[in-house]
Parts: sequence; structure tokens; C-alpha cells
Amino acid sequence: MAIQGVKGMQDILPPEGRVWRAVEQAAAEIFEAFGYDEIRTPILEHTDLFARSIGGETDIVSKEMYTFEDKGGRSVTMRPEGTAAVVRSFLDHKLYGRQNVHRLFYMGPMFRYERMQKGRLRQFHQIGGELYGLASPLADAEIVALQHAFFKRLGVPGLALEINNLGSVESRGRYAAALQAHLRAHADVLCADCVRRTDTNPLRALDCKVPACQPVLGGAPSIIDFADAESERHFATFRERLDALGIAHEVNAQMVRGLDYYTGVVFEFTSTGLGAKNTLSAGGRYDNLVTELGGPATPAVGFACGVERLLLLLGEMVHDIPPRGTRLFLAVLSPAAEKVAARLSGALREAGIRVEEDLGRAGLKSQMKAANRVGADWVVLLGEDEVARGEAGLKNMTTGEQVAVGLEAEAMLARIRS
RNA sequence: GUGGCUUUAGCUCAGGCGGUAGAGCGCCAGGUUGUGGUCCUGGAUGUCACGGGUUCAAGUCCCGUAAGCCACCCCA
Repeated sequence: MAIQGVKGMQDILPPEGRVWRAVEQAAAEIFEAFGYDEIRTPILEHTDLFARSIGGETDIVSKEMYTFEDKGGRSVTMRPEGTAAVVRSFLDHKLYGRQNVHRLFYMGPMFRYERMQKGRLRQFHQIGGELYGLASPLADAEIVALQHAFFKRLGVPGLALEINNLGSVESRGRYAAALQAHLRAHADVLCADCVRRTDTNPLRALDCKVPACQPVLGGAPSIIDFADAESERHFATFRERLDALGIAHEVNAQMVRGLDYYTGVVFEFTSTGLGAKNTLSAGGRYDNLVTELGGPATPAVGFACGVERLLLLLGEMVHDIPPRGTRLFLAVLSPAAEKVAARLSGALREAGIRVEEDLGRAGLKSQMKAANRVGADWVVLLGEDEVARGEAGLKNMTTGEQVAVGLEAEAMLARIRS
């Protein structure tokens, strides 16, 4: 049995790599248009970082992390998400001392030990953005607008945006207590999962899809009613801004996020056609995270987008992004032509042409087939006769026309570009 | 973590009640001794996921393992 890849770790094979590059490049361009700069942090962090930021009771921390001891006896963890590491780096390097507002983006692999399913890998990739130093609801709207622009650029079908207001830490706490009481009062009709969640994480029960639970959940207090006046004003301004930006959205009072650090505005972009798990990207405000990790009071808002899910959606649409530029195939048929071929391939590549060859120097017919297979626009034929005459055959693979040209790259480029 | 399904050629898949494997596509060659993409003809390739068991005989039945998929759970 040949060695297989590790479960849940996926290879990206050609030509898929081109699609990834196109998506990552589109993301980088959108981020730059919004004034964001890239930050790259290591895969490994101290385990404490995630335990303290994401929340020790969450599934991610309690059972999904790749945690191990390194040779120095430190407990380290392969990052399960991006935000904690970015905040850590922000504090580690005292970036807050440079300026008040920071716009950062990152992209890269994340690791969670999960039961596999399509669009749910153990090594998966996220593209995320973080905005530090602005408490304004306009900042929340900017983060949402950025994602919206990104998805629009890629042509994501069936896009929808849901938002909610979790309120302040205090109001969220009061709400959790009220909800817990409500759930306890109806524990007899709730499903087993909801009974368990009543104690561990009552807000999660709101997401339950079991029919029997719906009446109880429908009658539960709404988190929006618990938000304090300031948080309510913030949310209202946020919505007005979305309207002004022309971004359609819907309030979903049942939506809660899985990571503990969120406060206030949370949002989730979904797409139909992703199956059971339809979340494309999600995020929200986390004004307390920086201080919880030992930094100065710094309001923050951010998001993360699942790249594999995005690619799943884009599917066939972008499955065959052709390589950029003109493709030329150099067919060499005679040892006498090797010197000319070496010089030509170099000169043509410098001019920005994609030059491919069959270095096995098979027969003309198979070299032509190879040229066709790679999608060559042009073929340069270097045979005994041509080289003896001081010329080469230049064939247009679309029209089938072939002409004789000089052995200089300039002569071929002139023809190709005409 | 729970329940269920799947795994046969490079790819997509067919193989009624057990008798050691097929198709299409792709690949290679020839038709065209120096011209591709169309067409025609021919060819190669499988430890039937892996390990055990039942049997005279297992791709086919049983058990285990692994990987993948679906619904939960959870999350991006």
C-alpha cells in the first residue's frame, strides 16, 4: 500500500492551483482597494492563546485542536483560526504604538480535528480581514462591504447576508441567563442536545433545527431586546450604512457565533448550494479580545472566509482558468537546431511568451499533438531543412496557417503580435 | 463524537443466485516515412482500497482497518 495523505489534508492539484491563485489575487486586490495590508503569522502558537481567546468551553478548543508538546516541553497548537494569532502578533510587536487604526488581512491554512465532510477539511484555508482601533459602526459596515465586494468580484451565486446584535458583554450575559431560565422551564420537551446546551452554551440552542424544539425557541426571549441603548444605536447606524452601500441584509436574532470573543455586531454571508453547511464567511465585532490578551483597550472587528467552500461554489465556473499570455510550442526536429532552440526559448520567454517544448524530442506528429494538448497558440518548427535555410516554420494553431520566418525572436514576435 | 452509504484501469462507471474482470473517455501506435485539433484501425494498463475469514473456487458472502461521501454535531 502506497503512503496516503493524512486524513482531512487535501492536495491541490493542477490545474486547480491556478484557481486558488486567482481567488487569492482577487482577495488581495480587494483588500488593497480598501487600504488593508497583509500580515503573515506562524502556524504554531502557544496553546494558551487559543484557549484564552476562542473560549475553553467551545468545541474548537475542547476537542478539535491539533495540540502537542514540542521538544522543549511547550504546549503548542496549530492555529484553528486566524484572529487570535493576528491579535497576538499585534500585541507582540506593539503595533498599537505606531498608529491608532490598523487594517490587516491574512490568508492561509487553519487546522481543526473534525469529522470530514465536503467543504469541511482538517486543514482548510481562510482569507480574513481585521480592522483595529475603530469603535464606529461604519467600521463594521466597511468589513461587510469588503466581503461583499470580494464575493461580487468572484460572481458568487445565491449570496445572502444575515446580521445580528449580540450586545455588550453585560447585556449578553443577562440575555444568556434569561435564555437559560427559559430553556430550563421547558427542558421536558427539548431535544437532548438542547438540554445539554442549556448548561454549556445556551445561545447555541437557538440554532437547533429539531422540530420539537422550535416552539420553545420561538417563545424564547430575543437577544435584541436585551441590548443596551448604545449598542442598539450602533446596530441601527450599522444597518443604515449597509443600506447606503446598497448591501441587502436580514436580521436573524437566532444567529450566534461559535467563538466566545464576539460582542455586538455579528454577521454571516451564506450561499444556497453549499449543502448542510452554507456559511461562506462570518465575523463580527470583538472589542474585548485585545484587552483580554493583555493589550490596551482596542475596538476591533473582523471576518474570515472559507476558501474551500468558496471554490466549491465557484465550481465549474472557474475550473479552467487558462494560463495567462501567449502560449508557444517549440518543436525541435533536428540536433542541428538545438543551439537555435536554446537561444530562441530564452529570448521568447524574456519577451513574456509562455514557451513549452517536448524535451524528449519525439517525432513531429507527437510534438504537434503535445502542442495541441497544452493549448499552444503558435508552434515554431525547427527542422533540418529550415535551419539549413536559416529560417523556421511559424504555425498559427488556430487558423492552421504556417509561414517561414527568420531565426530571430524579433521576427517571430512581430508576426505573433500583428 | 453519533447514524448511514461508498471504494473495480489515469478519470467516470458496469460487473443478476460466488466460477480469478469490462465500457466510455484519456493515453500510445498506425492510416498521413516532417504537421495538431475531426475521422478510422489497432494496442497497453488493474496486487478489483488494505488485512483476515468462509469456500474446491471470492470483485461478488462475513469480520476488521483505512480513505471518501451524506445527515447530525460543530464551524469558515
